[in-house]
Amino acid sequence: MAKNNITKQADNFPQWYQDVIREAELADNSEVRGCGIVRPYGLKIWELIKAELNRRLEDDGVENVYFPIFVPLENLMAEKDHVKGFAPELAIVTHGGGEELVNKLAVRPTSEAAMYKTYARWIQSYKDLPLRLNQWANVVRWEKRPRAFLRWSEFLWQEGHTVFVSEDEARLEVDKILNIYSDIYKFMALPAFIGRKSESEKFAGAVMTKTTEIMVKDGKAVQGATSHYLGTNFAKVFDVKFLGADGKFHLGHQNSWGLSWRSVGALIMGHGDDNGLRLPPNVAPVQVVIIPIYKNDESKEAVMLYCENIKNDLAKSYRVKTDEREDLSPGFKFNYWEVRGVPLRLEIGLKEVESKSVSVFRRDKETKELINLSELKTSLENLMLDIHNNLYQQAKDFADSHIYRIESLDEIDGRLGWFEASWSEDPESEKMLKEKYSMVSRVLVPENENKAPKNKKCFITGKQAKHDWYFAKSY
RNA sequence: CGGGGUGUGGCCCAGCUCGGUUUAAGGCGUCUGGUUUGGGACCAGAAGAUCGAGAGUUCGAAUCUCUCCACCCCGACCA
Repeated sequence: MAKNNITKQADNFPQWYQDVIREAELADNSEVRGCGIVRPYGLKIWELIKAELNRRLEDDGVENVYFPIFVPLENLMAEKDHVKGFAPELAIVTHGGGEELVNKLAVRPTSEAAMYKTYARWIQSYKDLPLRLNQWANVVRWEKRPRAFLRWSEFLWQEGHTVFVSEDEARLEVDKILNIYSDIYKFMALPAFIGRKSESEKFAGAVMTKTTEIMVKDGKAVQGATSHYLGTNFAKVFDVKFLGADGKFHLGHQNSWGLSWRSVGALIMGHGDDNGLRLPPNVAPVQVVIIPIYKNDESKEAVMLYCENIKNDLAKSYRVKTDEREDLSPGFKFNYWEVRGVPLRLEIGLKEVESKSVSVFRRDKETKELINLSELKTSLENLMLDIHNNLYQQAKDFADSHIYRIESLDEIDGRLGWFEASWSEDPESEKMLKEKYSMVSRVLVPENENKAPKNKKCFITGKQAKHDWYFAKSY
């Protein structure tokens, strides 16, 4: 059995999370409070997620763009709700070039206020619409309570900012993007609960927010990505208007939507176990690791040659690495790559060379089988698929079996998971829920949006309930 | 911003209550040499620390006092 320096999930989940990040070399603490250093292995995971999402967005006709990291403070102050939401967590630049700035700059916490004044210049006619741009950027939010990947003060994300002629078009895009996000989580073998956010949980300045919520292994919720309909709120403030076919000026209907490297946090907490990371093949920096095992120089030569041939062959289809480090025992290497969540490990010694086979270990189930060299390629193909599906199914079964239906507040207890309840959607009641139970509404899924609540009475207020919502503690 | 905790070689940490056999201990890691290698190998040797910072008390401070700083955890704020 593997020994490691990782706290058991059941003993202390936050400690487990930090241990995995350290042991798998995903990230390191920075000397800057609340910021993290993402190490190559961790960054590669993000880059794989990023590549897939970027491909999906470009396929959908979105173009990439880049705006400056600084936003004139006065721009940021323009939209009333937006300011209220972000003012407390701004980093502000007061000096530049050795002199005090007359017009202070904010480091962008998000780029609505950075981009839309420019959008106003670019958009003249309805023929300029829709405008659909995306930027991959870093943003800064001076969070009170940082957490690795999930809430560092600086984080990488993509933010899409789009403008449409009509509300209908804009709202259609909200769902389209939401589905892309949901697919990205499926790509990571994580099932997402998609749907609408409550009034108090929606984005500062938005008319409506839709979200992808992930349940992770301690039963909390991670907001995986959000897609907002901004209405004409920002258009009014930044003068994003266009001349319509009717010869009159109209305000643009805008959306913004984002997915950050917080998704890496969801991935760690959604799949990881007591032995460390478990990565689905799609986002594994190393999909197959080859461990050569030899006893002396002659066996070494034969084994290494055999490994080399297999590696070259597999490298056409997979991210493969041979662990050629000398003086490290096979056992050490096994554990090393297990902690890092590599989906498949090939163990190759004289035994395999002589029988023209390979021992294949899969990380998700921790099982090993001997596979003939002639069948290796098809076996790996199937295994990769099976690992992905198994991880997805495990996460799905976990989520589905940890949602508890409740009818009143008294039923809220320390159970690990989410609660489903019929709710009046009254903001005051949500505030109370948060204060007393540190729990908030997470999402109204489409199945529940289009039907009557199971209970007519709100589980908090006893008044008329509107829909069945999910409630949970969240990161 | 409230509550709690922790700062000692690259990492984990003992020592602090009760100041002096401590030349600051141990484990991991690193380096050198050798033997090893199918589930975190072993032996021998070596390097590596202004004990978070400053001030004070004292013959003497990692240890006591004061001030400051940093980080972590639990909340409130949020992606």
